[in-house]
Amino acid sequence: MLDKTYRPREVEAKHYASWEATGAFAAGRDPSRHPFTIMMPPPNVTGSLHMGHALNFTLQDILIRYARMKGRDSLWQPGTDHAGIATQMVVERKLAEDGGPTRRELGREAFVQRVWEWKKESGDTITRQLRRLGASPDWGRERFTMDEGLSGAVVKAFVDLHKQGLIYRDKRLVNWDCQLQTAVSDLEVAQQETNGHLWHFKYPIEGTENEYITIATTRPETMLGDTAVAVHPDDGRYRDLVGKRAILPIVGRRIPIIADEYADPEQGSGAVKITPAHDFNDFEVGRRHGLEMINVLDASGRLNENAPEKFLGEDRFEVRDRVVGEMESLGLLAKIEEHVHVVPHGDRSGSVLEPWLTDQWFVDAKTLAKPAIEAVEQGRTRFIPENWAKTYFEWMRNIQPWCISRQLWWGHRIPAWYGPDGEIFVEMTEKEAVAAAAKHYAKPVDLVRDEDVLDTWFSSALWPFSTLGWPQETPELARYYPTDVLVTGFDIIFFWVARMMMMGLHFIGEVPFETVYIHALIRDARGQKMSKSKNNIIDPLDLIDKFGCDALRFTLTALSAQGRDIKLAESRVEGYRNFATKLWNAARFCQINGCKPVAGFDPGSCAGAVNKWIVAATVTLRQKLDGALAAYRFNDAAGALYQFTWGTFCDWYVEFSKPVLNGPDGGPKEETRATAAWVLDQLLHMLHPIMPFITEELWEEMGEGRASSLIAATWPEFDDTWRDHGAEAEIDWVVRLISLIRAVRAEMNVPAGARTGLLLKDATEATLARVEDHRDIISTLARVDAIAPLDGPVPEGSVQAVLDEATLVLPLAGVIDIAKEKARLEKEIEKIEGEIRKLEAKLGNQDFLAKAPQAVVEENRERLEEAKAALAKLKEALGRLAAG
RNA sequence: GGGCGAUUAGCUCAGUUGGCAGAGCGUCUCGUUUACACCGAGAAGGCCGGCGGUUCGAAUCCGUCAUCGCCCA
Repeated sequence: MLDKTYRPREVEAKHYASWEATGAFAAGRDPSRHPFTIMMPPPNVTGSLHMGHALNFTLQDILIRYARMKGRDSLWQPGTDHAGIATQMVVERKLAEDGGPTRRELGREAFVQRVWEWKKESGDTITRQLRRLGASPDWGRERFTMDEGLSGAVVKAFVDLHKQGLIYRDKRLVNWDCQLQTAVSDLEVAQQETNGHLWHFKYPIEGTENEYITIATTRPETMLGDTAVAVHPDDGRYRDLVGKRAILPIVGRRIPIIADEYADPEQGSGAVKITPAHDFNDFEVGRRHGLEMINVLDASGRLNENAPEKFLGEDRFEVRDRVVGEMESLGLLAKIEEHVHVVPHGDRSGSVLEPWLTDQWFVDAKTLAKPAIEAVEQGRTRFIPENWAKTYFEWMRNIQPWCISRQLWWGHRIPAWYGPDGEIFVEMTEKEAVAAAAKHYAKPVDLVRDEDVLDTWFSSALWPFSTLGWPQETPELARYYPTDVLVTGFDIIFFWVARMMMMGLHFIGEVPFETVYIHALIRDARGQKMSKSKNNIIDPLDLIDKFGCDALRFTLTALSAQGRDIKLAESRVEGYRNFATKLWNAARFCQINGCKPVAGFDPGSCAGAVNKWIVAATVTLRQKLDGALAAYRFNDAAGALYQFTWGTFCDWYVEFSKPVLNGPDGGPKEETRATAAWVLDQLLHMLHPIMPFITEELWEEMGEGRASSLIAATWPEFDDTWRDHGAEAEIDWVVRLISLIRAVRAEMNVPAGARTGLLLKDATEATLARVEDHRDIISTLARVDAIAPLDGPVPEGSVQAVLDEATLVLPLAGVIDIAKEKARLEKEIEKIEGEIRKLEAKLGNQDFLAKAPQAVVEENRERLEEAKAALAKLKEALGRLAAG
């Protein structure tokens, strides 16, 4: 016998272990089945489960469990990502906390060794947590971006792209993180609006006594690297100065005053200092005018030997103050304004980034993007919701060279070697590089390997095929690529989706996935982003502990439609925990009443209208569910299941079945038992992808000695002929009858326990037959007895209500307040008169009759007829009341 | 500045080709009838952000304004 409440804690671990042990998640067991593949977005190997993961993996798990039950050879490819910067930072911080040596003191090899140890120690936290979420990927195929195979793929991809000219080394300005001392890509830059200052400096004009040109800057320290002053060519104020030189204060360098459209006459003084080595715009100006590039900062953001000696080794922000002070004492500080501007910050370190001139490796993203754009334009990959394609296009069409080298130690080391003269040899192995160099120099030489590693996203971009064994031509690659769907959040469309598209098309020649399903991001109940600093993080594991995994999964599924944000309140999870309990108790009811699955039960052969009705509703549910899941409308799927389980099965079918189940043994009782068990069984199948644990447990409990688990069961196949429309209409009418009586009774304050008679006036034979057929359930659920047709006058003090052609009469003399009943009827009449006015206006409109579809016109006519009939009956009822 | 999006019940949000405005939570009333109080029955609550347009008909399509988000410069 089932307990009164479901206890998730005990059930979850048990079933998960059993699924995993029996290989229920494994793909490739039956080659005759059509494959279905999802690539798991690999979580950070040292990370832990957060709400975003919970949503992301729940949706994937629903799809994969559904596909599995539908008979597809389903591969959900799991794995983790080495997350270069993030992981290196974690380990460095840990070393510092433990009072250990710094990364540099430790040296590269020893440090990387430490990272591996840390990965070993904490790397399965996230995968353990995924198991708690009920995720069912093929764990046997788990990969890691730094494992041997995937590292080989990275090297191969790099070497190939380099030989094809799509990866190149270049000296350019890059976003430099002075704290981490590495370059980062454009995407890793967070622009932050900051309250700063605009300093106006006067630069003396060469060869004059008291003439100056005034420039404004937000970064005074960079003036030490100025190599020009620019003004707009059309700016009359400065026309005479163009071609002259200014003397750069403090430094004493003579720098040209140039005309360039980059200078905005509206901004500041209209003249702008040009520092090509420290500003992206100035870099372009510098190129146009052939200006010198003077880099005054070192890798840590301190002033280098290109700056005046007195600043050497000082931090950029200290120098800022000193430069301003010095300008002031020189009398060259014109003014200081408050100024709001955007300052680039590293999204990992949070420190202010410097545009910095270095040699880095770049991917020619523009070339690779072309086929990736076309693939989406042609619909070979589609985004759902499709609007996200616009975001994808927007970025891809304006794509910039992708800086892929990182001055880190944790990651894939770049397979490039340098000869004594700086000649570059990019090869798969050191041996091949040495050979290539020997050939090039016509003698053996010593090579030095590039120190840098690759951007983590470079290896993630290969994930859809590197995990399947590429560059080997494996059977897995042939079978599972292209994958069916990628499920991810919109925040990594650029970082990851776009890059997988580029790499997949380039190396395999086919799109990596046919569909990209983009889900929302989760925020707290007030719409705030969850973050440690705000202390508003909801830990999915806490919710699982509190409400059960299935409740959390159902919540996330039901909320998944919400545009870009999901505001998650704990009360929602609680509500779906209640739903799980409801399902549990419905099963308990079945169990108590001996509803056990009957072998060979034919749902199409039910005799009872109530049973036919619930069978039809079950068939309808499956149709809705299949439609919703095919369209990735997860909320619709959850909504249909919720509505059926609670609103149809529990609220009505279970109640309807009570008189039969409590009645005498015999055919109807057996049929109801078998039907109830069958419906529950189907429901467990259909709920399983969203709520795997409770359904597996109930499946086990309800059918004694079943051979296999629900996870391995087949998705229900129903026959549409099982839907008996007559029975559906009949029971729907009974539902309306009972609801109407209940509403009227409540409104008239009839005591809940009181039983009344029910008389039917003007009822057709069919209606009377229905009432007769369902006398038991009507009597029980509407708390009426002595149901009978009414031929004579309506008894005094009755409550009356209209249902289709019939008037329901509840004789309640003495119990009810006549005046109140009169008011109630008048209100009803008013409501229906309003409706009639609206319908008459519509049907009186010639344009409507002429232009609206015939079906719509007909529908409105019928509605008007019904309303008029109901109005007449209500008026009669009111008349009788007034007369009495 | 460019792009995307939101505005519907007290709150959080659905509403798929334009055709009777919905759900959950909350609120109120009633109720322990042996599946379930993590429950049952019922109710109240909406000029679908404003204005204009298209249309027989607009929450839905178009324009515009307002407010609020997110992304990219």
